[in-house]
Amino acid sequence: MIDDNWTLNEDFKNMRVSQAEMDKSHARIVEGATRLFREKGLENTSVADVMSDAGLTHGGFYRHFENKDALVAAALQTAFDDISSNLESRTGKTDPHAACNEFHNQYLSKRHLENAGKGCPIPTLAGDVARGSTALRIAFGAGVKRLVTALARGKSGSDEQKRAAAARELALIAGAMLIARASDPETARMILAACRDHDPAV
Amino acid sequence: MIDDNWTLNEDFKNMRVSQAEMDKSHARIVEGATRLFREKGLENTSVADVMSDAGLTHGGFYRHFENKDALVAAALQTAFDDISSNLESRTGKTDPHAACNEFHNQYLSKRHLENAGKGCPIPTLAGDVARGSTALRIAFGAGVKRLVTALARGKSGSDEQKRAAAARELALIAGAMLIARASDPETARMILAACRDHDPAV
DNA sequence: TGTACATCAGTGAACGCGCGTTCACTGATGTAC
DNA sequence: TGTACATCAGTGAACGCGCGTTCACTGATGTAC
Repeated sequence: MIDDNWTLNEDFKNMRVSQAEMDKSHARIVEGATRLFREKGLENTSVADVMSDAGLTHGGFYRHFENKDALVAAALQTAFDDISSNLESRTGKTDPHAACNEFHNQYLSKRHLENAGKGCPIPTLAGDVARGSTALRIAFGAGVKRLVTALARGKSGSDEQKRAAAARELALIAGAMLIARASDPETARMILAACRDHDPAV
Repeated sequence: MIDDNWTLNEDFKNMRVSQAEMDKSHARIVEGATRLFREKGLENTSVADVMSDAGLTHGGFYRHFENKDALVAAALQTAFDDISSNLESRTGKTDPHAACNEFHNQYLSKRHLENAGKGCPIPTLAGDVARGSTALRIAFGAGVKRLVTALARGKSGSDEQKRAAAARELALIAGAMLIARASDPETARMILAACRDHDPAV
């Protein structure tokens, strides 16, 4: 009667865990950080918060990352990977223009407004990243470029025109969500409604 | 040989200052906070930082504000007042459409990019405000509405269309500056250039 | 395959530090007479 | 206008707290034979 689920760290305390177990811990740490950083911000999320969320204690953190900044970089990468691959798989399946419009409207939805922890890292983390390390801004810029490239598939014109239109669309939707989350509910609805269902020329 | 400038608190230590002097201190505290909060963020700016910037020591802060959150609210109000009255005086003088275009391009300038402390509070403070108190979000929403109203003067169509177009323009420029500040210089330039010199339909 | 042992993932106490806030104190200000 | 005194703006030490990070320790893991 061996239960394979015991590996989901039950009540063992001070023992070395297997490599596979450590990999799972690592994944839980990054996943939790990716959500918590977006929900509460970089400064308001402590290493202890992240480790506790992963079912571990704070001391073990430094077996996984050199310091908090390295975790931030990993979380930022993961958040951009998630949203980019989502968008890329959409534009790969159906008409890119329609796929981007759908993405645009879902981005500006009440669901996204209320679930910052699962959403785009731009409105939630850009402010903190702007005041962070150069390495963080390089990673952020790379994520932005990947999103612009994916969004450009739904635009028309020359490649340069497509990228410029995509950059404008990203600025518009990220700015709208940023403002909506920082405002009272009525103002939030007004901003989101004005930016939804609107792509001509953007 | 009485020097009136001695009132600019020289080296007096533990003495009560006049009402006029206290009003000046209050103004210096709010002005400094308005700049420091935008430069370093709400969490990274301490009460001691603000008081030191105003040429005072941290202990005296509580003669001016009940707590740090009250200072944040005052600073937010001041920052929105500054940018709104600037925009309003522009649209009041010349052709509102041209004034808004000029505002649009100055907003997306290198100068604004590099001077977050003197710039629009949306890219710098919205992320922190989104995680802050309800009172802060109400003040933020009011500031946003005032900016939208001012920007709407440069749009055409029905009042509702004008406000919607203004809301889109604000989301676009605030989002562009937010992304630019969080990115590497090359990506920053790309985003700002794509959003500059572009208003048709927005 | 079995044994002996070095490795190291995770624990929890401890560290130095900066934060928001409080407080006793000082002495010029502002007011009541 | 002059005097006596209560008020209070500003100072700087002190508080409790949470932070990022370090460290001695435990005992299963993984490896060398």
